[in-house]
Amino acid sequence: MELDERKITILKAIIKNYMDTGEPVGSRTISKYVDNRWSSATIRNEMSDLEEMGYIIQPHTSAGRIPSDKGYRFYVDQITLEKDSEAAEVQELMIQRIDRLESVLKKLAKLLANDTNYAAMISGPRYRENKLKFIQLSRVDEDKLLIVTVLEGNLIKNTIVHVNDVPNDEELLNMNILLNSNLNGLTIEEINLDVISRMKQQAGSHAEVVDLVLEQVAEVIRADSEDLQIYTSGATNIFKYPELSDNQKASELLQTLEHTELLKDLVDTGDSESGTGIQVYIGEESPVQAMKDCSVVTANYELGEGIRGTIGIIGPKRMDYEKVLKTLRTLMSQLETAFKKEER
Amino acid sequence: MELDERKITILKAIIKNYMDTGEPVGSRTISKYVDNRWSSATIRNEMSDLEEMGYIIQPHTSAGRIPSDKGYRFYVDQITLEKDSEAAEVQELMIQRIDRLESVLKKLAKLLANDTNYAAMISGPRYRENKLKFIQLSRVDEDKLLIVTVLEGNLIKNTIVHVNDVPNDEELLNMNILLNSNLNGLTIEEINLDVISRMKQQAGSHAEVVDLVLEQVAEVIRADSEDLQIYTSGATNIFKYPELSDNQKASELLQTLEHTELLKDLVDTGDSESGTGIQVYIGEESPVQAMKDCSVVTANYELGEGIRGTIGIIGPKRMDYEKVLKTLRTLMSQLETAFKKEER
DNA sequence: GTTAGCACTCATCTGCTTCGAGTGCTAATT
DNA sequence: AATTAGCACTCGAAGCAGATGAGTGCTAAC
Repeated sequence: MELDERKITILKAIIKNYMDTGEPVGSRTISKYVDNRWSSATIRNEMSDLEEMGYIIQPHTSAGRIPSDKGYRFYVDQITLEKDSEAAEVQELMIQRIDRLESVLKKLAKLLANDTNYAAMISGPRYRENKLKFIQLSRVDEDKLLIVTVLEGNLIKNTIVHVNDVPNDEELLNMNILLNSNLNGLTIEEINLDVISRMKQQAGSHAEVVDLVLEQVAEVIRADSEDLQIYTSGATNIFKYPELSDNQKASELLQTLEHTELLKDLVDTGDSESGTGIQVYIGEESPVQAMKDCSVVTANYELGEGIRGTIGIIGPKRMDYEKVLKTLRTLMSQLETAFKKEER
Repeated sequence: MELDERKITILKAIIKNYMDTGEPVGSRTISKYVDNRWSSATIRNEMSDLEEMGYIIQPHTSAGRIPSDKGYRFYVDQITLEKDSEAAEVQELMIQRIDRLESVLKKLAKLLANDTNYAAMISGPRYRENKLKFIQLSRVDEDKLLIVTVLEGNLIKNTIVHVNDVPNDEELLNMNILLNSNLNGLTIEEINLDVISRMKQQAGSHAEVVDLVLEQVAEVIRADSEDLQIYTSGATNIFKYPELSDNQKASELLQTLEHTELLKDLVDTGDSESGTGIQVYIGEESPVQAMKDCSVVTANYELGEGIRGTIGIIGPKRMDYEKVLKTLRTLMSQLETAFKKEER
């Protein structure tokens, strides 16, 4: 059988209606929806066909039809063709000082969730390679050193360590120079025993401090590349959709959203070649089991210097794909331009 | 009427039983629970009295009794008298390097939630006064400066700013000295126009940079004292308690836990004289409206240098107060000793 | 090819009944 | 006088029967 013009119209009408109401939609409703262009009987015949073809489903005999995963898939594929974008309040947010990317991401997630009425998730930036850019030691107390580590992409980490043998100001200056000249531009893998022993030699009396510092720096870089930060927001929006908010499902879904490690399958791990594309997972297509009754739309952002991450929207299958896709597309482009501007 | 020995025994029995089952408890159950020391009829009479006195409630005629807020309150007041403590896995967590207090707090919240099966919240540390301890400027790119600001209590903030007129290394060194000698130990209120103009004068050619830096520092301190960080964990634990997990209540409660700004009434704002005490809010006693069907136990921690915050447990009214109180007490003491050790 | 009409299906709603846990009261017992 | 046994009573929960109605599939007429 072929998906002719009329079948498409009807299919779209079913999906749109179901999106609004969340209730199975019947033939008469559709008939009215298309201004009685066809009678309910005709619609019924077509619906029968559409069901046979797998685009729609009857939850039970004598109920209306709801779109199947395949039906949604068709719908999404359709609207993915059209493109357009418009400015949003995001712009304003981005203008705010980007001091800590983290807090911006949290705010973005909140904004997204608010805007769409679905749940939003954002993964913190991942780096392809963690290169050291800059290290700075300072004394903050009589017996404590502050280590500031700046990684490629201006990711800053601080550590405070306690040392017994405190260098004086001049020694500190020398150590800073030593550290930076030896380590700049190296990845963690490149800091091997060779480099370390060479540095220790040059450090002279304060070899112990150098050791401590290196250990901390290694720790910082490792910690950063290990724990993937994922922020979620608007999780409770799912209560707005009855088909998701029965106790069993809501509990499962919220639990998944709370334990962000379960979401890692959704985010761009940096291995794939997916680029800045947008993915739509409908129902069972989702890599996360708990979301088999939802749809998930994810977009990967990339901000230069190999910094990349993922933004995602989690909602009911009947989510407003058109709006979500548009929002994500806009967001992506604004995020990228705003960041470029900041980078200058 | 007087709360005699027997009434107390029965009241405790009712509360204990209700804690286990979550179901209203009847007279026969209690009779069996006390090894038939009294018959169900006697219990019924006593229960009737207890109800009249307001300690227990009948959800509907011919149902068993459940404790009222007043009943719980009595129970909590009782066990608050007994004290003891024991080591826990917390110790192990604390041994981990406390590099960023933030991440430790998050982990603690998770641990607490896991351990108790209730929802946990932890407020990030607040400072009575935000005093500047240390400022450091470094060049990280051709046209970008990194400002590291260390506040009293070793709270570290980073900012990266773009400058047109980049100082060279020597100038930077001088500026660092200038900044630190002028600003150390000052609170934000104390950095007035007088101080600023004096510094600008001394800065000479790079007055513009000094201005920029000061602006950023002010921003950092302001931001820190404004947005109170609150972390929650185990919010979905509430699904384990049927009396909280009907759609209406669960939604409301989870929403409150998600929008942490709604929790600020629960945390120690630093104004009160409450010290490190433990508060128990039962039902309507809670300052947060959405938690009128829960109980909330909060404890304030204080880590020296005026750093303080709050840890809280949110669960059903029938929560295991004994365990929760013990856990919180242990945690408090460990947090404080561990931090002191770290401070050295 | 389209549509009107009709018999049929089935989830949902409503009211009714049954069941049983639990109570309060009274009278008997200790 | 305090305790207990016994019994009538209450009321929510669970189960069932019928009514309702939205929606279908099929057939016959247009």
